[in-house]
Amino acid sequence: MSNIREVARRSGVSVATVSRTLKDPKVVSPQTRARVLKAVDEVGYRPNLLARNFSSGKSFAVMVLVPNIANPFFSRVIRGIEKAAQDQGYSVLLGDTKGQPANEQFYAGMALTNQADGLIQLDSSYPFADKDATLAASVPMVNACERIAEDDRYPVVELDNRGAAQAIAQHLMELGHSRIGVITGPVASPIVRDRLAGFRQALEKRGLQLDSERVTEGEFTMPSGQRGAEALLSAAHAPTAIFCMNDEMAIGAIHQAKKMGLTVPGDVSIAGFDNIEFSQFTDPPLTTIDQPAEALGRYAMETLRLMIDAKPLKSSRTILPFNLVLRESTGPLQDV
Amino acid sequence: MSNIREVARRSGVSVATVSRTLKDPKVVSPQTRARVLKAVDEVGYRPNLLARNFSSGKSFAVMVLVPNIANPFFSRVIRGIEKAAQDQGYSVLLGDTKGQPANEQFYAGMALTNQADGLIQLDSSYPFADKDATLAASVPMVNACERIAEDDRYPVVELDNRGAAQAIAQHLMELGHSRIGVITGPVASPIVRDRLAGFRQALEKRGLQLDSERVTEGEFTMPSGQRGAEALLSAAHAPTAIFCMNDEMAIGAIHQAKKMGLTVPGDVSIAGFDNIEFSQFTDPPLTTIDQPAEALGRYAMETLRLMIDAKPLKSSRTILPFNLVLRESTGPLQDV
DNA sequence: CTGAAAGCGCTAACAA
DNA sequence: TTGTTAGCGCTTTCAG
Repeated sequence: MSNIREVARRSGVSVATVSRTLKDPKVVSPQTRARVLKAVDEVGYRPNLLARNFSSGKSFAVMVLVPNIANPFFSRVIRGIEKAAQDQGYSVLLGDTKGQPANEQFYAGMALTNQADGLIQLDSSYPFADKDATLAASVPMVNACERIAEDDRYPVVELDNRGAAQAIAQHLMELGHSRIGVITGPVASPIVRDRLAGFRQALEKRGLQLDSERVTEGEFTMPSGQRGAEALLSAAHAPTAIFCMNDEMAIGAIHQAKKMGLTVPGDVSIAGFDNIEFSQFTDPPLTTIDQPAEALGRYAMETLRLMIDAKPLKSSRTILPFNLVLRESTGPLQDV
Repeated sequence: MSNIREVARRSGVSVATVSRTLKDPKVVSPQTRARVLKAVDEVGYRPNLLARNFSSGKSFAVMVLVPNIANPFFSRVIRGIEKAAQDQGYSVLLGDTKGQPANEQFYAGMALTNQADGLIQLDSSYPFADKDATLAASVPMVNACERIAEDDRYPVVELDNRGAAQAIAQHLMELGHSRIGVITGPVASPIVRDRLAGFRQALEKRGLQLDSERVTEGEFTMPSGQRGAEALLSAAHAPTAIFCMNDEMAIGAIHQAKKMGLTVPGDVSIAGFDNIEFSQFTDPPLTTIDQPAEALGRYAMETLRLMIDAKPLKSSRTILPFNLVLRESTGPLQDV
């Protein structure tokens, strides 16, 4: 592995000049530049970025904490993060936490040892260990898709979750439904509460109540959606429509409804959230909320970059718009 | 940010002793150790791993090149990589290449600037730019799930693809099918050729031919599976069973079959490959090949680690077993 | 426009 | 067991 000294020797200049040629070519004379570049070429020199980063005191890497990398929605967010990171000369370290504090603390801790310049947290928990809280205070972090519960120190990039849930509720009511069930995500999550609040509000605006017996908690997974649907649909006065707070749970719910001999949307309408690619291929295709996942990731990275560079943020909260996607999993209330 | 010097000063020892206390506590006396640890605690010292890595000449990071992070199969492989990496004190850099050479070259190039100590390539292409080939020769790399076409310089961790395709073929033949179609992945991929060869071999062993008109190329995506099925099923003498080389294409194929008014598996049996979680929730649930995805990732990381440490490999090829998962998307040939 | 030299924080060889 | 010191490869300040 060749180093800057070798290039310097070979081109008869100092290491400083080689460094300058590579970082800021226009400050060296054309002749020198040519000589240096020739030498670079001859020895196949690549700067050791480990040294450069060390020297600059930055890693030029960001750590992304993702609760579940197998969720295709997060994949899209990560894509957006990566694209923006690449544009800005940053690399992306992946931390699949499975929602477990131990993993979060491990990966978040990497920012305390200069392995990452900042964090993007896609979950709703404060990722640092309590004992690290003091040190962590100076670590740039942004929350994307989620919000850290009861902690407004960090900027947030999120969807208009409340509005999206309202849109779903309105859509279902317009179809004539009034007995509506909800399969939520973990209720500890602020966005779950946002969605629930928006949904409830929309119902109440039309004089309907969201019966608490028709609200069941899921885990954003297909099996939990299946279990939730089973609970809701086997009750007396079962709902004629179910709003699932992500597509995976909706897929589980459709599966369960069919298993119970019900038709979708004939007997029960089912709506999801996220618009993952699979939602187009379910039977029936899923009515859902499209989230601008890549944009969420991109804004998160751009915001984080500003924080890393200690530049002022335009706003500590970026709210992106949703889009209601109507497909065939929701339909008019059937006469009984 | 405190540094090792500050801790040294505070505890009245040299920086070397602080360093030793942290890396190899048993070589310092208990009293000294206690003093040092106390100081570490007081100033909230965390070693700057950027400096440590630089000093050691290694980044302790590996770059994972993944063609499509939205594919849940790869998510599981990445999980396995990450787990193993964490165990070994490595971090994981993510490079979502979308199968594009420019992206591969960009991310692979990070190993040439010491940002990664090695590469795990999940696609079938040689990821470096031609001009980097010489330098790249010394970069540790392992191929997982795929093989780099016509390049046996790198160790491989893969499935018994040939055997798996044979198992699918046998299963379909046992159900009475003889007009069998295949939706492949990109034919440039060696594993696609393996699967095709295995499949063909199994048919021929029973005196059946794999009609080339019943083989169509997909891209491992749901839309391409849908297109493939449309082509196969609208032909005269349409196949009564279709083997799709991944689950996503199978999901697209089921979608298309239903769209054409066909029942699955009544009119056409459809089998997938990978056993992604969604394959349990399709209607009907998918017969498929279970790949030990996490294990593939883990072995890849462990192999890469050996290469990074310049230790001998037990074998340049690790082949993991598959498991045929029978569900309801395949069924007996119906009388016509 | 270019060079000399200090220094980033840590490790490790060598001495004591 | 501990301290001194020389780097690791690069950037950057300060002179020239």
